[in-house]
Amino acid sequence: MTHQAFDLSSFLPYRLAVLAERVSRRLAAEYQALHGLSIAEWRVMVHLLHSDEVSIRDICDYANLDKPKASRAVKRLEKDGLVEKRSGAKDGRLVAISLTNAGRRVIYEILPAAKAVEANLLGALQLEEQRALARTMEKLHSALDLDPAAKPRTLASQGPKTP
Amino acid sequence: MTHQAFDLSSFLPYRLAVLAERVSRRLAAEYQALHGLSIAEWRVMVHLLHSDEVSIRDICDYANLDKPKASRAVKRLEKDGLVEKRSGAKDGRLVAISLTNAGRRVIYEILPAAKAVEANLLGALQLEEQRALARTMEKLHSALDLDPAAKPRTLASQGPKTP
DNA sequence: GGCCACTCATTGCATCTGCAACGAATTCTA
DNA sequence: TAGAATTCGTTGCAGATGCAATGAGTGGCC
Repeated sequence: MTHQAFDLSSFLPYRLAVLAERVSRRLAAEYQALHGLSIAEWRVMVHLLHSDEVSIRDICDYANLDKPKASRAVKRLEKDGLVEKRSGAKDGRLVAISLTNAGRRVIYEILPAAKAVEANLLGALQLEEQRALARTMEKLHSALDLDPAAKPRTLASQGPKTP
Repeated sequence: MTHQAFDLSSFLPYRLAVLAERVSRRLAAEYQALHGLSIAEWRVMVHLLHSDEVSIRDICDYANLDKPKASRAVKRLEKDGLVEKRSGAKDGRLVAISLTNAGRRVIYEILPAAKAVEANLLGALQLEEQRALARTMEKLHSALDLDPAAKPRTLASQGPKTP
């Protein structure tokens, strides 16, 4: 009997962190095996997949990366020939990043494996549970939005279906 | 219209990672403000709170830390006088780690703030939602348990109420 | 008892991370 | 149109991280 009860294993922030880390590592095994990509690099590639001509800032907003991480991920991807980086056409500060053909090939190669990992997770849930989970995560985000001590949400933290 | 649709913002592993990171940072603000603790140090302290005379291995199992992280966290806590580290009594390989009075004071000081962060999150959910979230997270863990490519679960990844 | 296999904890090392500072480019303002 | 303020991307640097190797200690096996 302890003076003040507190069990890490039932503490929500801890449980979230542990689950997310386990899932992330499982997923990372896929794209590391395929092309030695890091999490940041994977996110950059995915973002490029559906919006061409992207700036570092866009990547930060969309893929929940800080500026140095995004910058370094892009640098490495460029070195490996998976993305192309030109100087911004209109605004000289921005860089215009886009997938090369090789990059497109790589990301299309990884995508099915990534989807399979997600499908395996979702397969453990009923459809209604999947929706409930999405709603619940959104509510937790909303609670943080109201908390001035929490970091503001980036664009990509927002749910997919909120217009 | 993209050739292959894939939206990061609706990808479960990504959404989990983003939410967990945001929650973790919010929580970390508390124990960093209070005593400059890192996540690893905070977890070690919490574990010590309810089980005295603990080895590094115990900490790894319970707090989901790898060995070097646990070892370094303990070293730092010892330097700051928050924990005590004696050589194992019975088994010479083990170390016996326990809270000092100063450590107990610090952790008791942080605990209410940590609970408040969790309460603020849980406050956004109905009670049934809270239970559903716990069940859902457990199911996702179970799915990973069956996946040979996933890292096995540590003790502390297990839910609190499974005997 | 003596050897081997194993566990425990720490340490080295290369890499990654986060933050803040910086230079370049642009926009605002008077 | 200057000059200040802001934004964008990169880089430096101190500290954290993950992995593998090491050394100390224990237990099994004959």
